[in-house]
Amino acid sequence: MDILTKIQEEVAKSLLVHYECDVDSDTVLINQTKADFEGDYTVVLFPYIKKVKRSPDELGNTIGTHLKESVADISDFNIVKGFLNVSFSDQYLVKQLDSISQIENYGDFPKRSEKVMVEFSSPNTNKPLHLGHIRTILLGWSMSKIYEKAGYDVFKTCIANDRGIAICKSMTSWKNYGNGETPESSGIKGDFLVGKYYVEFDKHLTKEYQEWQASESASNLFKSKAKDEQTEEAFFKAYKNTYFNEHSAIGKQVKEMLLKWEDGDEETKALWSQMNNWVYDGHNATYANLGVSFDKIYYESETYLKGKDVILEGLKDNTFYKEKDGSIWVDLEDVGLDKKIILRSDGTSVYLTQDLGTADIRYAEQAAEKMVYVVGDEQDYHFKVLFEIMKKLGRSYANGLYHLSYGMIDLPTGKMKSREGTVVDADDLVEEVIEEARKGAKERGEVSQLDKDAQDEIFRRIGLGALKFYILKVNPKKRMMFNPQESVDMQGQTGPYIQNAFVRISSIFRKLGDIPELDFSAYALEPAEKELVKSLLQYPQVIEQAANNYDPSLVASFSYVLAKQFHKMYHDVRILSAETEVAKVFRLRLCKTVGNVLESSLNLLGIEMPERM
RNA sequence: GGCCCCGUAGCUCAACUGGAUAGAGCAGCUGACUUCUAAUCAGCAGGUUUCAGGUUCGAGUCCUGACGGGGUCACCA
Repeated sequence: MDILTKIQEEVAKSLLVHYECDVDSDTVLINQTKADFEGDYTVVLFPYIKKVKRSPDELGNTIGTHLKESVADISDFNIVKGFLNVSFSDQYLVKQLDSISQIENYGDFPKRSEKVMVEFSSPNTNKPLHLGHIRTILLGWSMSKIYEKAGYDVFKTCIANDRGIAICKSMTSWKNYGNGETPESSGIKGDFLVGKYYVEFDKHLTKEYQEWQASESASNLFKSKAKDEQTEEAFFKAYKNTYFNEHSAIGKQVKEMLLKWEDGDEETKALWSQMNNWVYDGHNATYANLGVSFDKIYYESETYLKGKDVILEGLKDNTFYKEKDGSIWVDLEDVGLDKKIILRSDGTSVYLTQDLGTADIRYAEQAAEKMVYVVGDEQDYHFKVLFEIMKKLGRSYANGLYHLSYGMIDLPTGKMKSREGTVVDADDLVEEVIEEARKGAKERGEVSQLDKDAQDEIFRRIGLGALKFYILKVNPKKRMMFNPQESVDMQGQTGPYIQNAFVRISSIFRKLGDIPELDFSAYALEPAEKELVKSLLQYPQVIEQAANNYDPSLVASFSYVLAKQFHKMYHDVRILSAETEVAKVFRLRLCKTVGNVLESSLNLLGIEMPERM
């Protein structure tokens, strides 16, 4: 049994024996002792003071004495204002280190039967991936790693939003102005090429729209439809969508393209598939650069029709209802939401329709009890609605659905807007952080003897380590500020700071080789060593918490604290030239374990360790 | 306007889910490399946790209200 549970039980027992006060041992609150106080763990006594009508000191003494007698590994206790601090003996901590240092993959949980599906990235197929995608990709990847470590069977997935009006804009634009340009002919990466024509489309549309605004019919429209005090500019800005749908010539081309696609027109399908493949090649290169992959990619074009079957099913049992115009709706007012359309009057799918169908397909294929959607918080309402519908339909997996909602990324210059050209491309960013790592390493000169490939691999790991840690250290739910300069920082609370701790450890073992055999069970710990051992013991808890709270930032904080404590110890004590042989052997074993746990915990964030830097 | 989220040091973030004197990093100022890698360590300075009430032995954390920021309210995805 783990020692904290043991303490809880003994506290409860002590209260019962000495004061006839019956307390559930699970409710006994134990925290880590604050750094300024003596002790390792703290029992909070306040809840019992009133019940037993004793002073905090008397109560603390009784329980403390009981703990010291009944738990062999507790060496001492003290009481400060209602807090009972207990200390572990050195022998206990040394023994614990000895045992975890011998576990092959320390932190691994026993295999569970449950399967978890994690969906992330899920881009549109009409442009390159950008900084916003990087957050979902890193979060999704990290959650997958954390679940695996926690013993779950994990299935990583992505849904490619490969159909609809957006890709048709790129297609129309390419057909009109592209002159047959391809990634091969132009040397432009596929996703950027398709993105280029998407932007090109918007330029032409804007130009056409501006010319139209000068026409008589447009000014008549403004006079008759504009609200009081609305400026011409504001009015036409709001009207752009309607213009696209009702007046635009190239808008008409796009809509015809979409209809042809839906009719299965061969030429259109061929173009569609060609341009999508360009994008997939581009996206796959970006995923590979980031070191992530998926078990299966679902394509919206293949699943969107399936949603209609679900609609029919719900219509039959009156979960949904039909309006006079033929559109189909769901009423969620009983759970505090609104009425929501789920199938258009012309019988075609909306966004929700697809997600209903996709969820069913995926459950039928994978039977995952948990399904985590890593999607931005602007879609909070959408997912509330989706999950409620699944419950109403009586889906067995409905309660396992979870929206891991993450906040938007802001830049120091404001919000990212593709139209205003303030988007940060994922590829550019990755290249930049690696370049920054290269510069830093060149100055230090530690890796200059290595061959070029080995050096490049180190720069890649350091650069990506900086970027990934910078993003994952923030609680996912929070909106975050992305400062390009800070994202490539390599000092302080950063990925490279943690990698550096690992590199120092690797360096020791390059010089030494294997750890000599020696019994260190009676070793007396230095303060810095004690802190490290206590942190190491927490690792499994951190994994469990990160999994339960959907929060990789907990792992990031843990890694940082562990690295910080290691750097402190490295500074305070000598390792290879320790005072005694016992101290040396103990410290080596400690370093080895710290190195393993640092590597393992950064792996949960998708960060790799360099051997040198 | 309705609903949802957020507000902590100059800046970027923590705070074990209601516990002790709110902690880190960056930026600023000091100091430490002939030593296992200084991408490091030690120190100084920086706070009325947006504001006003309330609940509690105890509130950054829970409740009410105000102020400020963001999101969302499409037969777009």
